[in-house]
Amino acid sequence: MTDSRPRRRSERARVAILEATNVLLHDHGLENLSIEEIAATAGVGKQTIYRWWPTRPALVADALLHRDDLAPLLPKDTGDVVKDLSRWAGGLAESLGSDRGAATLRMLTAAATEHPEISRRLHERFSGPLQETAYERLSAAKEIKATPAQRRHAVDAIIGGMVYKVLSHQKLTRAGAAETVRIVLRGLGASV
Amino acid sequence: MTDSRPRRRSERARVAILEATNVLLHDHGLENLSIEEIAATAGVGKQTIYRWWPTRPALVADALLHRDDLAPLLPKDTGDVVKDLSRWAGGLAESLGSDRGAATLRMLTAAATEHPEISRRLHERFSGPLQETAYERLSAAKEIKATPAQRRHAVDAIIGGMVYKVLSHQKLTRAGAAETVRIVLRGLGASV
Amino acid sequence: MTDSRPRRRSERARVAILEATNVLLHDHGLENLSIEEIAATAGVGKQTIYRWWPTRPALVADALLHRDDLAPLLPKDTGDVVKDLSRWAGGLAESLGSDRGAATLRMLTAAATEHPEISRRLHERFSGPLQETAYERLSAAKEIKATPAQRRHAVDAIIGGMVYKVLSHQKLTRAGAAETVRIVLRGLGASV
Amino acid sequence: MTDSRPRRRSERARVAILEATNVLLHDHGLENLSIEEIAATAGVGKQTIYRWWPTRPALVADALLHRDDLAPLLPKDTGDVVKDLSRWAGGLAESLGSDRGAATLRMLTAAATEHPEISRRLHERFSGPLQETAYERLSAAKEIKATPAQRRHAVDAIIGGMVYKVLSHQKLTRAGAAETVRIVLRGLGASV
DNA sequence: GGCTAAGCGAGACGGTACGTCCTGTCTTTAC
DNA sequence: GTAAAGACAGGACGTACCGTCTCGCTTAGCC
Repeated sequence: MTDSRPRRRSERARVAILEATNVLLHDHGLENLSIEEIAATAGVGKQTIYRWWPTRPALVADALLHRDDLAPLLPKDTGDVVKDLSRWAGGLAESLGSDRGAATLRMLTAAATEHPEISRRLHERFSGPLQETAYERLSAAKEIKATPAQRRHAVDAIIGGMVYKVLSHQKLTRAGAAETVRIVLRGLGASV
Repeated sequence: MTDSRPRRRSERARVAILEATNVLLHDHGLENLSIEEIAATAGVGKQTIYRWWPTRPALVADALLHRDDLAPLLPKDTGDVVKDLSRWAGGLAESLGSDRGAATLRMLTAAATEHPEISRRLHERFSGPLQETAYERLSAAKEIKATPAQRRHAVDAIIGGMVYKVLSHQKLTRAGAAETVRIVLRGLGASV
Repeated sequence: MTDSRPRRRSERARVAILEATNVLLHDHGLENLSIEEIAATAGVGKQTIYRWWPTRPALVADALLHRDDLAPLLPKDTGDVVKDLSRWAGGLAESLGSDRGAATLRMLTAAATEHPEISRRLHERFSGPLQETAYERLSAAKEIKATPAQRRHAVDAIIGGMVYKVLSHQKLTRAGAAETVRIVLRGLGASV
Repeated sequence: MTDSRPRRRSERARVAILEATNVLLHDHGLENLSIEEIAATAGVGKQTIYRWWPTRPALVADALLHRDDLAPLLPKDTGDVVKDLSRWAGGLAESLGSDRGAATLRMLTAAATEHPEISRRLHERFSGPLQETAYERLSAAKEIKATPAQRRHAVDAIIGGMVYKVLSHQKLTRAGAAETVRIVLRGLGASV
């Protein structure tokens, strides 16, 4: 796979900018993030940032995409769909329920709000795979009789339930997430 | 009932500010909202805004709270909990699924992200009553055997499922919302 | 002699305002003097200041006029005009040459610059009597043959020489002032 | 001769700012001069002003220094010191005695009052050369027997006498200035 | 191996908005 | 009926950043 980035672009500068952005996002939050401080922190001219990223949200999205601690969890397939998805949701809840995870989720949400294109790219990387893997595990469960649309709604209810708790500052626990999974799957006809 | 707002505050200015904020939120979006323009539009000095609202998100929150087109829907009680909540969710989906509703929801979410206190107030006015009324309708359903915690998770899955669809730019339809309600309620033991 | 000030005016407030103005003039200087701080320091409403003084320079002028440490020195008449005016100028130099005196002189000058009417009133109280008393002592000296205009120019050269030294941050000493007096009086025909 | 100003500074902006300042000084006076209006008039960002001038008086001083109609007069040396200095003082009186000259002198004085550093720079450019050239002409006069200190006092009396008349809103005429010069020089031993 | 053009750091520029301070007017309440 | 208190519309302050623009320097990529 070839790199489509223009030649002559300084890899050093690119990485420094993305890392500075992540550091400053964490330190000051999305609202107080300035291009000027990113440039200073990265030891880079402002123009170098403007040369490669059209808008601030685009840079934020790239920076978040550049993080390597946000690899999506994959549900196992042990044959027991309820157990598998409960564990998967539990792991996710633990991650999103932590202070750091919640802050990141809120930031992602706000960044997505700023620009539809950003929203699309973040979805492609984060919520998309999340939905997709859960949907696939669900589809692999023979005992569940449901239309694809119903399975989609079920996945969205599970993920949305967790996201909603984080965004509204409610507690999100491993047990709560597992319980939600049990309710939804039972609703799809699984025996719990 | 006495007014607990500080005495001598100009009601004229207060209302003009909130209305200008709503107009400009609609016209330019949250990102391009400036206090200066609000003041100019409202025919008010900037200081009058800063005197009464500590931060921009606080003003945005108040402005959104001041809107009278966001009255929460109340689920009826016809005896059939599935039908009642499906209708309720359908109405909600219609409201949140519209362009205007979706934009407002994203704005509310972003504003809530900026400051925890704002988040609390918006929750108190919007998501809180939403959750509460759904929870109460659910609790009134004798045929459902579930713990209070399970009912809470169910409500969050339903609302969260809708909110999540809006935030991730998926279609949110009346039918989809009703389907989610059916899945979740069946998961709580309702006969659907 | 009756007081021409309007009846019912609060003497307490009037004095508090003038004294607060002098204190703040001394502490922050003319440039950083604000009506608001004067009102707060004097324990007075702003309106009370605006009711009785039309402009800030007018208040400053009144405040300076209210000071009792600026009584003009009177030259004695011992029969020796050179000695008398030298001593008088020496005393004046000592007063204007001190840090406090120089600061006050600069403030008076700047205040006079702001408004012609203020200038007139300050002149009437400060530089006027200064010129007048010196002029009279000079006129009383029989040995000096000079036209009234020449005497005026002489007085202005003496006072102006001192003021100029202060305004241009040169040293102003008792001896220097006396020397200037000797030069000017000899120029008028006095034997020195 | 190299330019010691920082490199890359825009000469266009610098000149536009100084000229706008002079225009607005003339139109509104020192008291009503705002940085904001200077920036707007000069077609410049406010920051560009604040980048190069620390305070408003510093800018005013530079603007006044930038004027080319304030070149100091040089006294001629025809051999007759009284005539030379009388003419010189007469020219100065005409300049300072005009409405425009008096306004400028008052402005200079007020600006100098605001900040000692400003005072120093204005002195260096205006009163310094004035004093210096007069002092030199005086020193070149062989018929005058006087110490250097006496000559300094004499010069200050002449200049101070004129400045004082302007500041205290007295008439300053060509004839009056010449008369003052005659008095002072006779006081130094010149034959008049 | 030398030439040359792009990319780079630096940072000044014309601007916009910030949040603060103060102006001079006004209204309310207390004495 | 004057005073203290303080909210109000307005406007300037000095700061922080925006996104654009030059300036020299460095360096990669082609002759």
